[in-house]
Amino acid sequence: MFSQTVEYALRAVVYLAGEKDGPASTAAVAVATRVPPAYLAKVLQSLVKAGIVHARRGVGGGVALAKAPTELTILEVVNAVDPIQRIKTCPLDLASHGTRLCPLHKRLDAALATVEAAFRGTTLAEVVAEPSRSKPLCDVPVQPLKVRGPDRKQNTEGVF
Amino acid sequence: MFSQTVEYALRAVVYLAGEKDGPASTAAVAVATRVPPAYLAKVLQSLVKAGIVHARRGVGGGVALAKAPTELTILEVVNAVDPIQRIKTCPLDLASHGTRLCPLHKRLDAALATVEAAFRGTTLAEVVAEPSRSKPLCDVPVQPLKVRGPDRKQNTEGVF
DNA sequence: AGATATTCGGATACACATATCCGATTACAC
DNA sequence: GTGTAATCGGATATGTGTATCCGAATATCT
Repeated sequence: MFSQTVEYALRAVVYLAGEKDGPASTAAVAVATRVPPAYLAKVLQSLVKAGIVHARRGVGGGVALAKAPTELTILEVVNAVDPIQRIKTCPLDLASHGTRLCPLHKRLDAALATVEAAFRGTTLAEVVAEPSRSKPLCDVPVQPLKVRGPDRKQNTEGVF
Repeated sequence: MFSQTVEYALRAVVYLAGEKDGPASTAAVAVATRVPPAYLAKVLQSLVKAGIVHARRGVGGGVALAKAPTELTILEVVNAVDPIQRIKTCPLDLASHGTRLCPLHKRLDAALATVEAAFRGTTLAEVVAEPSRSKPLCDVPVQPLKVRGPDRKQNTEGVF
């Protein structure tokens, strides 16, 4: 239902919301959130373009939230990487009755609307501050995830 | 958000709900719903496997609803072709806190739950009977669909 | 200025959803 | 039985989301 990319983006911003002091490198975020590093870089680029996170290059650089967690909604993050497409016109190519939707698509769009509303009404701050036993990232990296070797490219068979 | 396949499946069952007399051939359904005929056949097969529609081969055969529209919910149709995946465990591989979800995923799953509930609570009969100007299939094939040019890229948005 | 750490952005590979095609199978009509 | 209409099911294309890699650009530190 929600794409993998959305999941990754949300994990990243949740993690960044907890990093108060200075930017975090994408590699650090990747380890903490267990997102494939190379792909996370792409996702973060989308978030940068959307103005949600701010990136700084060079030594000591990294990415950080551009807004306060209290001002950042889940909807903004979702829409930055995989926008929720509301049903505005009839999906059948002939737009015979203008903006009016048939009963079927009216209901589908209503479902989308509830999701959109729920996401719009939830800020990152609420997520990270929620009084719960479980940390927002599902208590992630107690042990630093044993960095796999230099770089095992997975050509299972045959030498290189 | 919802896959193309879901859209096709819903169009098909809505159409079949209006076909009271005898089965309709997949070709007929394809024309009426404007779904690619070859692909619709696959979608219908899924619905057959799920016991939602009944198929009869041979002359005069075709597909028909297996249940009364009053007994068939949108959720059943959706789950037959592209099941709504509720978030039951932490998406991070380490299932450290069993069934308890972190605040983030609790909210995502809550959104899924509302969609699921909305779909479970809507029967096909309600959709086709809705007092509305627009017919459920967005008044489909008054004229037999003037074959658009060479082949238009249809429906630029993946979703509906 | 040079070395280093880091993001940026394009090229590429891979997997899966979407879509098409065709022969096999089944059922009815004659 | 034979012919015909229709689904069934596998093989195959195509497109898009997912994921990887690497060089270029940029900023900091010595």
